[in-house]
Amino acid sequence: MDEQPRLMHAHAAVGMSGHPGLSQHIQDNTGANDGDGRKQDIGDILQQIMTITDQSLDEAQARKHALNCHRMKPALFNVLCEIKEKTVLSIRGAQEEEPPDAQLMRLDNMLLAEGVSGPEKGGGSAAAAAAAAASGGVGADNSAEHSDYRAKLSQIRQIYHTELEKYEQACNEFTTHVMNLLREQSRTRPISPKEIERMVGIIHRKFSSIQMQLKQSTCEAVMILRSRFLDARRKRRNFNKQATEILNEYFYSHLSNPYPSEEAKEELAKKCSITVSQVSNWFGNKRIRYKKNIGKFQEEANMYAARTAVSAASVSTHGSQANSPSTPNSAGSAGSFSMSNSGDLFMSVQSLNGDSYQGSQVGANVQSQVDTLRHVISQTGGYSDGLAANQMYSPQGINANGGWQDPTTPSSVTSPTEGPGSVHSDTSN
DNA sequence: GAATATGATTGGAG
DNA sequence: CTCCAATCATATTC
Repeated sequence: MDEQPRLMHAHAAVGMSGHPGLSQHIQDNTGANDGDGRKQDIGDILQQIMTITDQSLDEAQARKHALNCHRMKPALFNVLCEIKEKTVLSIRGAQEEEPPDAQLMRLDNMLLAEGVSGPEKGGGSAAAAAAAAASGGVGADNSAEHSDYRAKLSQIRQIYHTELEKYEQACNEFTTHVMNLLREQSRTRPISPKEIERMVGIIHRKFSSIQMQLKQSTCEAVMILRSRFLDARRKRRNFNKQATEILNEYFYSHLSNPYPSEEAKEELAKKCSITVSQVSNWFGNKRIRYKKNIGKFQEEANMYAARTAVSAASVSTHGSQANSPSTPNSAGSAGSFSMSNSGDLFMSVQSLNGDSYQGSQVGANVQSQVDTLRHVISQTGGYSDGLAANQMYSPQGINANGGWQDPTTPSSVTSPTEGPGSVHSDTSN
């Protein structure tokens, strides 16, 4: 901003010392004929104009006034007008265009969406609520954090608005200042309203580019806030025990094909009060981690399988032994795979029939139900001993490639599979 | 505080 | 789109 005066100073200096010959020449022609006198006049005027910036304000004002009253002024003014006529065309050609900035629009939209630039009430909290919903949190425990988030957001909002106001005010002030200046200058040089308009436009553009920076940094702040408060990854919470159990139950009871259908996922999501995508995530993680280290999950597998088997057993003993719908796949596939693999398997067998389940809640139950279990298994898979019975909880579903056996292959059981879904879920509902 | 568990994300394949 | 695999970031356990 202080560039201009400096530039003018430089210019004046050039006028003075850069071309001493010229002023010299002008000055040398003093007191000749009339034409020479006029020349000297003009030289004087020009000199005064050039040195005007070197003078003090009062001095300059006085000089300016003197110049304004000078008899040559109208003539010079006319010359300036003529020059202006010619240059104004090129100026007009220079501007034009300037489409609405896409970047600015994006920022505006985002700020509006985040409730920063929208209406005061509702905007922020609505956005926060939307964000909360999007984050897929359970909701109950993080309301406090949401209020924290809202507080921070409104803080950002407040800063944004005060800054924006400041900028607007500064813009207006500067605009009126420039307009006054131009008006003032219009006495000595021709200034068209269009020019003023253009100048105002330039100022506004400058200020809006500053505003854009403000908007950008506000957006950044909001993003950081969001990621800190709402990024689910950052505030990972373990699912509650019940949810994990439900998911595990489903997983191990569909071990041969642990791919819940969309409906099954929804069902599970509802039961666990998590989102469907969380269910998907869980199954994705579970499959991969189970496959990676089957041994590690063996005990867990046994536990859940036993549990489902027990419930199946109780169902079957209660009459409708319509072949234990809760473990369709595992039971089915158990029949189709020979006991080929893994010592883990035998270990687990041991533990099932031994007393290593004492600690588990279902341990006693399992022990007491072993016979029923055998019975059920023998009905569904045709096994006659406990060892074989346990096989159903082994990882037979995984094929040599590490992928899960296709449930539709003939080796898998056919009937109860019907979509690894909802049968199990249905039973408990 | 390191080790481990776990939910979420990312990037590639199909 | 789903799934897998690797990875991240946090939670939990020891």
